[in-house]
Amino acid sequence: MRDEDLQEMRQLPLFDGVGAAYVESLLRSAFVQRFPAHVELVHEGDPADFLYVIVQGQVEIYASYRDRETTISVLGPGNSFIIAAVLLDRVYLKSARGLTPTRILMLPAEAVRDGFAEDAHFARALAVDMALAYRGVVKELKNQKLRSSLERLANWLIAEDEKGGSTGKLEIPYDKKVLASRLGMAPEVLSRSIAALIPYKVDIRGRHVQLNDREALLSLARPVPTIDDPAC
Amino acid sequence: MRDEDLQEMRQLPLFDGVGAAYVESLLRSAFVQRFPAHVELVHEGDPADFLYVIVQGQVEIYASYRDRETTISVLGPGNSFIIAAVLLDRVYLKSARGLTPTRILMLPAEAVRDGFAEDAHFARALAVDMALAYRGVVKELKNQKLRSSLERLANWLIAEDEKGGSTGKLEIPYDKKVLASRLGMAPEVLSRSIAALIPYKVDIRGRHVQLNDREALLSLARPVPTIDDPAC
DNA sequence: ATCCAGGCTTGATCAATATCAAGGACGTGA
DNA sequence: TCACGTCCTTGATATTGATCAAGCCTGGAT
Repeated sequence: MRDEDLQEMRQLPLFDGVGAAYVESLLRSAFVQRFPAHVELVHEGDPADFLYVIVQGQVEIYASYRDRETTISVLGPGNSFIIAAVLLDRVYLKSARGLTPTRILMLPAEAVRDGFAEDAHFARALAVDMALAYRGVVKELKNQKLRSSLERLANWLIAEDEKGGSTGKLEIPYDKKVLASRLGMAPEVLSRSIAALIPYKVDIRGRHVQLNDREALLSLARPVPTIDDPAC
Repeated sequence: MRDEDLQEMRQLPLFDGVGAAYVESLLRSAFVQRFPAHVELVHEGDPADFLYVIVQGQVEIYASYRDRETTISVLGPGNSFIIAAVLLDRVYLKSARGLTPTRILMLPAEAVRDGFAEDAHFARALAVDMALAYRGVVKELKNQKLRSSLERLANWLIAEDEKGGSTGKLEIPYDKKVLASRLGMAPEVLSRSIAALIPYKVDIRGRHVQLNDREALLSLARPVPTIDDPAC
């Protein structure tokens, strides 16, 4: 790994609170890899050889069954994925592909497992990361089982707006069909749901979104912390 | 805690591979509590004061939103719940209630968090438990997003049969309305799905189930390891 | 044995979502 | 600027699942 890469990797949230010397030794067995957009980084069912950490770009985590496919989440820089499979030395449950060109830090699974045993701070960082990811899926499962498509979209818009500082103005960060799959609906249903939000003063053109009546949208979406608050 | 209780608690899978002395010290701050059926053990949104481990009985993990409710899972002896909330010192994302009278080991959250830092073996045991739970939810999310109700029921029957040794004979371990909610459908839909399985030689009377044509059911259900294999 | 309550089933209907098909918008490259 | 391909939208229709309303069955209490 090049020096400037090393410099960058040390900053990753996964290494927060981990001793510099230990991070160094972990990174020695790791490498950074660039991938073009749309290539599959990880395939569901394969043994977990690496822990992946996104340095640059967007990664879609998805799963397939028969001829169907659904996206579980879309991750960005700083996020790691497939922690649980690496820790347990099992098979990946999800696949991953870049939505954009990506730069990815790849940590050999064995080094990660060893690290868990050898360095208590790293173990904690891994566990925290995993716990957050775990809670994320639980929230998503609740989102799926307890809400209609329209409610999911409305809540997604509010959450996305809050990420950007609640300006009422935001950009959908990927294709609408990816968003549809993330939200658990067919692309056609997303189109219609978007149209159904016009009375709530939601204005979506292409990827540009304007929320012109936050109150109205909130009364439809009714977000709750235990599903929607990322800090919860 | 009484001596015979202590004896029993030491056997819990959560303490697998953890030094006896350390288990002892953990248990000193813990206690075992009996609850009658149907009482709420944990309420979604409350701060995570305890890690719960089921000693006896069945516990339903569920979540609510507006006037809706869905069961996330049903746990039995040896299972722990709400690990992630305890580790992160955050709020519970799910509620829990006993479906039967229960005996529950309650470990104060702080002791668990301290334990994570102090004892590497316990840290590992916690992480493994959490990783397994995490993968469980991921599988469940895939189950929900990628399959129809009928497919979910068919796969549940096969999985449940395999748990019991693939005898083709099994008992539904709780009320059908709980099963319906677990599988993500209205009770009426479960009834109709059961009827729809008659051509596949599935015979359900009350809680007794007989699978008389495993091949036929398998061809409908099409289980895959990355959703259905608990060992995966 | 009888009665009752809760849980389950069944029927009828409605709402939500998926699917199929076609057309339209938009950005990119020639 | 034009042509093309991709993505998105719209319409029509089918399917799936939810809801409402009885009625039925069963198991436990009397």
